[in-house]
Amino acid sequence: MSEIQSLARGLRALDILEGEADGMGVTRLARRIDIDKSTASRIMKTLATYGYVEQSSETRRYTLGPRLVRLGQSLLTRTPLRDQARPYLRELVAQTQECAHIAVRASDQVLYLDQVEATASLRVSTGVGTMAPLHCTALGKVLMAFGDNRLPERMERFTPRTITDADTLRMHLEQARRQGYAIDDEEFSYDVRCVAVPIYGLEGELVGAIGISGPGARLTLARIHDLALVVSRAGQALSDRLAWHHEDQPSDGGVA
Amino acid sequence: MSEIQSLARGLRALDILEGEADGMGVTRLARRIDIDKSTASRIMKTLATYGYVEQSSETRRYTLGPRLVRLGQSLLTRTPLRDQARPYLRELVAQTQECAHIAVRASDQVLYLDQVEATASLRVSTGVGTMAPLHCTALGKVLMAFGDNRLPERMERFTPRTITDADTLRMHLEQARRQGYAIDDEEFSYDVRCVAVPIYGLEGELVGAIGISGPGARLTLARIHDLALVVSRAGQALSDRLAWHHEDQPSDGGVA
DNA sequence: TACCTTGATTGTATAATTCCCAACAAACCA
DNA sequence: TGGTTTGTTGGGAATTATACAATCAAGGTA
Repeated sequence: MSEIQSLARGLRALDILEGEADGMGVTRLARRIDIDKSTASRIMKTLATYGYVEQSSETRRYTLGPRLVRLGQSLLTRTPLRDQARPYLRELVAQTQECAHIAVRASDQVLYLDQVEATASLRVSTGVGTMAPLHCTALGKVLMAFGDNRLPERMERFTPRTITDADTLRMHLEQARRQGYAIDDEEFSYDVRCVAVPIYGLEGELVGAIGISGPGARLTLARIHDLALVVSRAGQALSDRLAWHHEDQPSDGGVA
Repeated sequence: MSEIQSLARGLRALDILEGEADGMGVTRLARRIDIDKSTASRIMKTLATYGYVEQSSETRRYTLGPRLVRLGQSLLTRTPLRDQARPYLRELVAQTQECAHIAVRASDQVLYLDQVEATASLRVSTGVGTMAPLHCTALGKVLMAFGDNRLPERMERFTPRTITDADTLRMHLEQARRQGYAIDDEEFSYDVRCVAVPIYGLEGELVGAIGISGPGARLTLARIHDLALVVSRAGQALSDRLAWHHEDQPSDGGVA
């Protein structure tokens, strides 16, 4: 009653299409959503006229359209945080020779806003715009520990070291708050470690996290704790910069 | 009749929200789409339950949701071209010290699928996932000249050198076909030049374009034509690789 | 070639859904 | 505190989307 049926069906169609790289025909789509072929056909046509899907003129199958790239991209790039953070990411890479990223919290995940890759041939690269779990990444732990402290509902296991217990995670967050930074010790990917620190906004509220990540061989636990200082300085500097530039914009920049 | 009203309205809402970084209230949205407040409210609620928008719990305003980032990203990253091309981009950067990109055609624009940045402090960086016009970029010219040769409807001027005349553009495309590569001589951005060549797929059809770009001071016209050979070799090699690997993948695994 | 299967689109009547109007609730501001 | 703006909910009316069936197009097979 409060949900508009035809709109919801269209959105479901998009969701389904996300998983199908080669596209999907109207008939199969209709079966998946459990509606009639004709209805599906009209839904897809509407989505197509707005650029949200594209129909191949030969196979007649529908795939996600470029408009979605634009929308996603605009969401990523328009946050002022991203532009401000770039020089600090570069600086971090120069200082540590490791990959540096910034991220924000998006619903119950970590959303990577930007990244600067290290030059070493062995490096950890997380695509800009990709998402990762909160509970097993350094950036995610920072976003919880220094934010609203709200834990994710499910904590999936990725490696033997992944924390899947809420209480254990809370202890880790507590420790992160004490020491001012969070680490990920091969909890998401084998042989990958990370350190991250919070980024604060105008009024001292958490707006994101900045960190570095690299292969375990180079980024040993000992070195991680040394580098935490470097990363902290970057986070500080960035937070300061954000606080300075606060008179620029009259409205408050709500970060998604 | 063939367009579903409520779905179309929802999509329009997303389009409008794209331009409003700070989000938008239901009332203003309703005015923009020319519908009732209550209708807008229900539309937005539906969009929100599927993650396409988010409602700030304080300001009650709606902003684009993280689901759109996922969708856009999945569209970008799932194309096998991107993964296959990455080593060749790196190689190009190593050989030329300039930024390298690959792109495909998306409706009437160039869509940058991937990019590897140069190490020089002065460099040209085009964000992955961004779009650019066809008529004034080397990648765009390649996509037209070696593809279906369909010109864009409008040709906006960006610099004094931008080609805005269809006949002139057709001549350029003809020349590109003859020499096997296209260039952009400060036609989109001042002081930026590019060279690009086509990438062919399994059956020899055009699937994308690969190229490099850099500041005019380094990338002189003379050097451009020399580097065209290097870029061509990369395009060749990548096309060969795509042809070889055609039996590999029944389906590609999604990225977390 | 002709036949058959699979899949996409269009027409149309029905009825279910969405829409508008209005009232309500809540926050914001002066 | 009272006035103003904004978001959410109810309910009746009717527009709108839906399902069914027919048509159209394509691809495969004998």
